[in-house]
Parts: sequence; structure tokens; C-alpha cells
Amino acid sequence: MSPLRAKRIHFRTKKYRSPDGLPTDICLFTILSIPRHTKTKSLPHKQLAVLLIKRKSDTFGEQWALPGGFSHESETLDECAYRELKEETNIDRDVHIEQLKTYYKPGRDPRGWIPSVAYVSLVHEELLKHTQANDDASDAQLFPIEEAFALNLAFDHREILTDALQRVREQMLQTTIAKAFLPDEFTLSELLQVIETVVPSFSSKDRGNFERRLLATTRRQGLLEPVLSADGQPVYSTEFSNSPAKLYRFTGFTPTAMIY
Amino acid sequence: MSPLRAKRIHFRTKKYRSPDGLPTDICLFTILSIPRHTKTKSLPHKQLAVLLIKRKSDTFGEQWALPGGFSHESETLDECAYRELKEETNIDRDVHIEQLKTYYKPGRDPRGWIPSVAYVSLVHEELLKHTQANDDASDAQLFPIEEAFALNLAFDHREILTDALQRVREQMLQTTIAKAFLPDEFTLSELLQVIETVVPSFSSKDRGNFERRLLATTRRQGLLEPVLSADGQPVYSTEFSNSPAKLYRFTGFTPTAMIY
DNA sequence: GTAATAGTGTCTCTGAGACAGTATCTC
DNA sequence: GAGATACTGTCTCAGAGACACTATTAC
Repeated sequence: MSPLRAKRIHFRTKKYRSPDGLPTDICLFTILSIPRHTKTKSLPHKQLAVLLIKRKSDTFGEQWALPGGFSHESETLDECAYRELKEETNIDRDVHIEQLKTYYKPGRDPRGWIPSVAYVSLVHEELLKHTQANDDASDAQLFPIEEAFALNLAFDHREILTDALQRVREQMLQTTIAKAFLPDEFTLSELLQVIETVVPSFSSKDRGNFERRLLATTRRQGLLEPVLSADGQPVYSTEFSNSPAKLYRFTGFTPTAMIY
Repeated sequence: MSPLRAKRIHFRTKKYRSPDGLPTDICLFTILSIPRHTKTKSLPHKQLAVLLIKRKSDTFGEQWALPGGFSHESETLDECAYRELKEETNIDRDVHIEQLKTYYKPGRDPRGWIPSVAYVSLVHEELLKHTQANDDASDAQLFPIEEAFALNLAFDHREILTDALQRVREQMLQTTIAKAFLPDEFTLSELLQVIETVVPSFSSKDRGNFERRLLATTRRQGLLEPVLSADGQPVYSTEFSNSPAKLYRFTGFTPTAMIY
């Protein structure tokens, strides 16, 4: 028996009752595209959605809950969250996942002293195309956020979801996380749509001015760069419009937002 | 024995090894005032500092560490953090305290599986005047942040401190947490000093333009309001200057900072 | 008058937003 | 030409920042 192990056991038997487990729970957000049946090519409607799983008959009966599971001593919390995310979605690529907050109050889990480390993950819908979440018979399902809030969620998951949504809205305006919902190369209309979908109050009402703000102001110089082909010409997309739209990508530079 | 208790015990013996404790650790920041010996009244120099405690001879020897302690099943994490904060500082008033993040990786604490829920607290130095931290013989001491980073901190507390500082810097520019370091009523120079102390890169170089930005722009209308006396006249302070300076307070309104 | 902070005036250039107009392409 | 998106032009007013200037008070 190693000295380290001896020390641990000494510690455990000494003094404290300790938690009955430390699970991570994940608020996985995605943006669903709903095609509009228009006479010419058009941008789809977009809807912010969250992944929920139906709990097997346990203490919380058949309620919907955030996906998650217990962490192990041998892994970090990030690893646990990512492992759970992969188990639920079969995603194998790296996705945006970030710790939100740890929740505990007496009684939050009727099984005992079980805090929960909540994570927020943002995933492009494309990566969810072939996961259980799209199988109606599955216990996992994507819900538009208003519908999710209408459900009677297990544990304190409504509170977690509320906090997660607030965090994502703040970050959508102050960082470049919009990129989690976009392909590497995107048009300005797509970017604007993502922002408006996550933060309904943003609504710029004017694609033209949005474009100028992003491209013509020195404060934001370098936030976006046009995608160029081998011969230095801008690359256009006609995916959502007959009129070709310039493609952009994020550069990595993020201007600092401040109130003063 | 209640059904709940029975269920818990069933759960505990079933399957999982669980953490050996869930402590909270606190990054308590304050701003120290260092008087300048000038010929007339002047603003003191300000320095951002963090509270550290010297660990008794345990696994980490005599290293400095963030204050903290184990949470109990009967309390929330916020309550635990606040309790620990009070124990270390004897503060009895409400102060700004906010959860930062939960840290765990295998081996972070040689005593076993012990994650740590980190908190950030911002406290006006006035409230620390009569605490252990000002007693040199005490095990608790305030360190200017550069000095704190020069120390070899226990556990992963350097990483926590780094994250905490980054969070405070972001929030200083995007929220009104500056109020945690200010009295209810303050002058614009005091506010500017607080911002510059926490975010050295802010340096506005021009008190005059700072004043106009805060008072004359519609976007920020209502961020600050002048303090008025009973007869509706503005109230002035001569605490830091022979020339009386108007006093302001935060209103509660916070403009939203955004990058788009 | 001097030392320190408090505050104003003015000028220039950037930027935000309203609104209208033109362009592009498919059917 | 209709339908949809993709821009560009123009005008006005707000705001950022540089810089210089005046004001206030104790000593």
C-alpha cells in the first residue's frame, strides 16, 4: 500500500462525511434549421434547441432531464463531461464545451449528497444528424428552448438551463462563440441569423448596417476576414441565395466589449 | 428510517466510489490604498491584492494557499464559501461573492479525490481593516497580485488565481462590479482608478473624456446618477482633492457590452 | 503662486442607424 | 418579371479622443 493511499484512508476515516458522487450535467445547445418553402432559394428558419433525456423509472419517474453522469476519480471534470456528451450523441469530433457552474443545495437530489457540475456545450446541428437524439424512439431528444422550459424538468435542471441560456446569450454578444454554430466559412446573413436566434433582442433589422459595422469599423478590424481562393479572389456561396454571397471566417481576434 | 434515507444508502453501497470531500476555495480580492506624500491632497495609489493563508504543516508544508474549507451536506456551496470567508476575515456584512469554477484533476490534492469549488470575492479594503489579514503574525495575509504570482502556491491555486483574475478583469469592463471596490457614493476619479487598477490596459489617459463618456452618451444614460442633497443640489466631496468633486452612485442599470 | 484634482470647450474623424436604391441570379 | 438575398449610397447625428484651457481650494 502506497503512502499516498495510506494518507487518503486516514483522511477519509478521520472526520468528514463526503459527497455521494460528483456528476456532470450538460446543457447541449444546437440550432435547428427549418426550411421555408419559398419560390426561390432562401435562408431557413432557425431555432435554438437543447438536448434532454428521458429518465428511466427512478426517483424522478419519467421526467426529462439534462444528460449527464457521474465523474470518476481518474478523470478531470472536463473529460467526464466530454465522455458523457459522446455517449449521448456519438459525436467524436471536438466540440465547444465549457464548465458553467456547480450546483448544490440540500435535497437537490433525493438520493443523497450529490452536487452537479453543469456544462454548456454548443454543437452545430450537422454533427447531431446521426445521433440518438434524432431517433424518436430514443430516450434523447432535442427540444426548442421554449418547449424545454414548458416541461417539468428533473432535479434543479430548470434552474441550470436558465443559467446556461443566460450565459450563452451573454457570450454570443461578447465573444465569438457564434462560430460553434457556424461552418468554418459562412456568409454574413448566416452569422446574423445565429446571433438573432440566440439573442432575440438583438434583431438588427438591417443587414446592410450589420455588414458595415463588421467590416468597415477599425475597432472590429480583423474580427472577420473574407475567404480567398488560390488566386486571391473572394469566394462566394449560393447555398442560400441566388445572389452569390461572400464567404467569411473568424480570424481569432476578438475585440473587447466594455461598458465604460 | 425514512424511505429517502434507505434509498440513499442503497445508492451509496451500490456502485460508486465517491469524492473524499468538496471544499470551496476563495479568491478574495481587495484594493489597497497607499497614500502618496504630496504637498496637497491627492488620490492614493491603488494596488490589487489577494488574500492568502499560510498552510500549517500538512502535505503542502508551509506553502501559501487560497483560504477555503470543506462544505457540508446541509449547506449550499455559496453558504460554505461565505462561511469560510467570514471565518478568515471576520466580515459580517454581505460582500460580493460569486462562484468561479470547479477544479479537479487526478492528483490535484494528494489527500485523495478532492475537487475544489472556487469562488471569487471582491471586498472593499475598509471591511478588512480589522481582520486577521492585517495582523502580520496571523496566518492570513494580503498580497499584491504580482507578489502572489511570484509565490509557489499550494495545490493548483496558481491556476485558480489566474482564472479568477481573468474573470474579474472581464467583469470589471462588462459589468458594474467596480461597485464592490467603491463606497456607495464616489467620485469619477475614484471609479476610474478602480478600473485602471484592476485592468491596467484600460488607462484612459484623460479624465475629461472618461467623464463625458459616462455622463453625456445616451447608450450609458442611467449608468451613474449624481448624488443629490435634500434640496436637489449635487453633493461634493473634498476627500481627495481641494477642488470639490461631484459624487455619483450606480443606478442599477447596466448597458450591454457587445462586439458586433 | 503652487500643487493637486475637477471640469469645459473645441475640433476632427469615426461610427451608428435610417432609408432607399441597385445588383444578382433562377425560375 | 417575380422572388429572394446581397450588397452600396447617402445623410444625419452621436460619440471617441486629442488637446488645451479654466476652476477650485489649502497652503
